[in-house]
Amino acid sequence: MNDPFDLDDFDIEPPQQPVAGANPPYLNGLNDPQHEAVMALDGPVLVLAGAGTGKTRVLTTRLGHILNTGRAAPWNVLAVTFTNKAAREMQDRVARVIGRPIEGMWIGTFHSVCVKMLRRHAELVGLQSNFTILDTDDQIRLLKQLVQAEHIDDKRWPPRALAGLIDRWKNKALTPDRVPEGESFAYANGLGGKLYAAYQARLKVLNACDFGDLLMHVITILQNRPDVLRDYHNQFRYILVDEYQDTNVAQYLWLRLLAQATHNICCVGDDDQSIYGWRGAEVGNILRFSDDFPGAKIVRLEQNYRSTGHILGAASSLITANENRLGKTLWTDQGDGEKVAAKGVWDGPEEARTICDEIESLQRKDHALSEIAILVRTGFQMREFEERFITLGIPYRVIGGPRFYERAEIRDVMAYLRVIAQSDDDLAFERIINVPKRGLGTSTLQKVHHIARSHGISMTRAARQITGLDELRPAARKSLTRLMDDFDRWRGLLHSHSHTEVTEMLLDESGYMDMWQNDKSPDAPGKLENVKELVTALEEFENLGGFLEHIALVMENDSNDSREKVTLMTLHAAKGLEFDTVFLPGWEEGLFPNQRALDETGVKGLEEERRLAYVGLTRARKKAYIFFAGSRQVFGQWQSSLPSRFIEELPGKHVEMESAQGLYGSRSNRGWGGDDAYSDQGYFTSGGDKYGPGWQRAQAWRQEQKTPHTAAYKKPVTSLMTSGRKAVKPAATVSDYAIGERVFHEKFGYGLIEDIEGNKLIIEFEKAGTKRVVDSFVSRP
DNA sequence: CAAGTATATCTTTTT
DNA sequence: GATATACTTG
Repeated sequence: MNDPFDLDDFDIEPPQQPVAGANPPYLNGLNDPQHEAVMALDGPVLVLAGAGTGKTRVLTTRLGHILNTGRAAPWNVLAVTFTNKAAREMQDRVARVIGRPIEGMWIGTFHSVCVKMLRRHAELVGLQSNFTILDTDDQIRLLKQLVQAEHIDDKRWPPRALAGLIDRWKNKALTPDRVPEGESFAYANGLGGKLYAAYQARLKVLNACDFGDLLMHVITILQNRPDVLRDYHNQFRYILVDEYQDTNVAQYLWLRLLAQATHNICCVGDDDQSIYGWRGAEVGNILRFSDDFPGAKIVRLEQNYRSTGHILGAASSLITANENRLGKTLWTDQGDGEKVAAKGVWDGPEEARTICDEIESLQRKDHALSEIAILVRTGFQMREFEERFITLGIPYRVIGGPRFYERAEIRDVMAYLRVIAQSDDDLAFERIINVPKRGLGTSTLQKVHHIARSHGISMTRAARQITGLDELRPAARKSLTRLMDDFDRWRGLLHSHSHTEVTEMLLDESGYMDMWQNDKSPDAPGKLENVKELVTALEEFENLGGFLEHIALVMENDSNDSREKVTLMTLHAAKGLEFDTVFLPGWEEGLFPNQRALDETGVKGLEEERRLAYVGLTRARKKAYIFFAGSRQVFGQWQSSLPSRFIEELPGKHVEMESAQGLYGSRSNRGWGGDDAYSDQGYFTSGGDKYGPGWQRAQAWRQEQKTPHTAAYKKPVTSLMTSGRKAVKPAATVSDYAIGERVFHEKFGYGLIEDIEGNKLIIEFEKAGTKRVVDSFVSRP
């Protein structure tokens, strides 16, 4: 029993730690409110921490102080965050605060803490402790089966929508029996609730959970079992919560249950940075804190240590347009700095060119690339920047892009491992029953399905049964028997061999490796590499279960590649980060604020979009650039657009407005404000008319551009097509590739070199067409 | 049953 | 424009 989390240890007395002097060094340098937030250890505390006000410092110092004063042992502390990254950072920084590593602290995401609890009490909600955690993909596939089983038209009622509905229920901790009457009608004329119940029942058979269950099941347990709850009360003397504005109802209930006994709960958050409402986060939780926890102390952190005065002024002014907020006034003593730049451009590609040109110019002034970020509203905006970066040879990294573990080949291997680890995992079984091809197609699958459903058992069990019956054609029956025997054998090997060895054998014996080795498609070698990388990753884990859990909960995307790179990501992914220079493209009506957010939740959605704009601006330390384009390609279709209403809301005092000549009827370097010349001209008051005067003017402007005259932000075309452009580095390097050589590019795949200009290669790619690429971005296959 | 072709839907996503 | 799914053909 040396597991520090073990129940038997709950009543242990905190060890008598040496208490530091009255003024331990970690308290030095805290400002007054920060100090107050750290020292208020008893009773509920809400820390309203504006962007860049030292929130993490307060949290970690407070944690360190609790441990250092000997008020609690590490395992008496529960600290929850939303991301694994935040949890890791907190762990590291607490250790630094108290100057020694700490072990046994319950620090992690809501989900990982819940998994830990649920594995221990799984049987109380009808699961086994080795249950599988399904991702969204599995969840939807399972729902689809259930929907089809009910003979519901899944075109008219997409399983996705049902998944969304169920998620919303789970976010509110509503088990099927508690779903309010009327809400079932949101799907398939009232079958929503029934399908939800069927889904939960099926999950139990599969010994599986989805993300929402992790919290909901634990809440169920804590509510129904006072003895279990009491044990946790005894254990957790101090509770800390990060990003409280992002908690949903279920998380709130969970916290309230756990904090019931001691009331020692400290929540840190910023209502102005609540940007996950569409995922069930309740800003109400933070707005209502003092009602929920009577006698709560509220501390406001308002001194900003990150940004200059102009950036702060622009962001603060923008956010005041929101009605529902607790209200904070950020200030800085760092001086005004440079004004925020807002620029209008003709179209998306020009936006990318302008921004990348600016980045090159910054680079020439020795600005570190790692201190530059482009923050976009939606993922598809990233592509034009990526293409531009590749063309120019600017190193970049994408955060939150397609994840390693979401690739098909990785999911395949994971599915094999899941079946080995937990044989009732149907979603995994189904994925690989015929990968590689073993002659087990849809008809076989359907028969297995039928048995599984009618007997209420999992598919592996059904498959095992069917091999003993006379249902299948001899070939299929033989193939399935062999597969089932293989599964048993691999599972047995786990007792005698390491999980890495078993995985290698499995991949070999199942024919999975052969499948890719014999595959002639250009990306097959890459896929093989990925699979090998996965096997390497396996070694870092003690056992298969630990690995699978890690994958399910920690969708790791940290490329620890710390080379100098520009960062490209969504605004959502940027929360909590900071950069010297931030580019904010795509501030256009429909895109930002996002039309869907507006349609779905109206004013609430608009306010959330505005908070997103606020988050974006406050990421910048020294300089922020905002861009908006007159037209943009969406879904491969050109669409015109008006500047975002947020642009209009920016105060002229802190923002420098610039626009390409003729575009939006503006000249350059004009001030910008709510009721100045721009609004007078009607360009921003036409309320959704996509073809208003601004647009017409832009059209006219485009015609003009066909003449050789160039506007401020329309670069001469020649600089893009010929060698008119200076390379980033002095073009001393001449490529050692040869014309006609076959090369591989990470994004574009394989291609033949058509021409070489210095270190730039003109490559005819097999899939992606002809591109101009810097040689360091390709490799010999 | 597998391979190829047509189509529809999509881009807000911490776990 | 890309991807996943459905549908057709061999």
